[in-house]
Amino acid sequence: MSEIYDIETYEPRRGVGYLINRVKAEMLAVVDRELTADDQLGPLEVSSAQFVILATLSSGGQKSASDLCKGISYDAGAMTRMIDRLEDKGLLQRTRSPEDRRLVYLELTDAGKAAFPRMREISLRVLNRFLRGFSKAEARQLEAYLLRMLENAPSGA
Amino acid sequence: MSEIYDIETYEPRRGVGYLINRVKAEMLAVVDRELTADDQLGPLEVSSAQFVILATLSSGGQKSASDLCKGISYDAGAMTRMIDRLEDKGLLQRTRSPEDRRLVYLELTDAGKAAFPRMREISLRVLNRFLRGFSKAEARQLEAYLLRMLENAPSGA
DNA sequence: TGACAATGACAGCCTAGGCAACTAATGTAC
DNA sequence: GTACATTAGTTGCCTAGGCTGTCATTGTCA
Repeated sequence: MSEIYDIETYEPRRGVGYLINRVKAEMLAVVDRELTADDQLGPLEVSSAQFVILATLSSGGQKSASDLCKGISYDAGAMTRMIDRLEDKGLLQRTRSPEDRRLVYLELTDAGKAAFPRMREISLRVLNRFLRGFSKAEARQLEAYLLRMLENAPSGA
Repeated sequence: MSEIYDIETYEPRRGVGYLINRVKAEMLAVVDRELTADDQLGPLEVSSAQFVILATLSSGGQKSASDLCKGISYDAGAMTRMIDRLEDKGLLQRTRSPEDRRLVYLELTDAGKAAFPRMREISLRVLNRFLRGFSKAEARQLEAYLLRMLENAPSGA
């Protein structure tokens, strides 16, 4: 069975890799703009990267920092600094586990819980805007394609 | 016409935005690993981000730094520093235009031209690996979906 | 129990991108 | 021709992620 791209005709600038790169960059840029322009969230100066962490944290129960890292293939050093920033903004709280003192449990503060729905709404709106013209079936198919690519990654999923 | 994601059921962690993020990160990580592990390219310490610039530069007659930035929605400041790194590695060359002395023309050096085919080969191989199990028709459809999303971006394409 | 491995969080150094301020060169309007 | 605007490139400051090494804590095994 022949490969998708072959060495004679492959143009990096037109391939799936390049396109995914571009779409990701454009989408995050729009989310960042909307977050800073929002009346409620603007003063918090929350970025799209920070929203990803809060979203992962808010879905699912009590989580340690390392659980969060494993779940999204995130670097532990980057996570430490990200938590610092979110803690400074008062959106998130660290708690040392008494059972295993190596673990740091993470929890949204009341301010974090209050701000999250609005962030979720903004990310939803931007996503829908990028999917303008898509039927629901097409969107589901796109999700399925991306999932299959993720499963082809060395880390599995 | 109803939207793709609706406010009641939307879960950021499962949407297209999150998936694109993940796929992009996993793909670039693999390309980076392959680039550093390669016998020919390893010593150059070329990153996937640097490859993107070289690929854009080597395809088509676009030459100046700002042309490059516009073509891929790239920040001008980031571009300056990227060119610095690529020039340090001897893969790329700056030339001031004599007609318009504001412009900086970019060109691959002989070393850059020599290294590029191997980079292209590696990025092709990684891309094919992530598309394992895809038919060619599915891959073309995925490309089409991503292009449509790009066209929905505020910057147009 | 004591040596050693494994784990979780963290700090330092690197590449990297976005934004704002600045400089030099060019274009435009009066 | 001078004043102003625009454009290209650069620089500084910020967030951000990857990698390596370090430290404290926990688990394992002889």
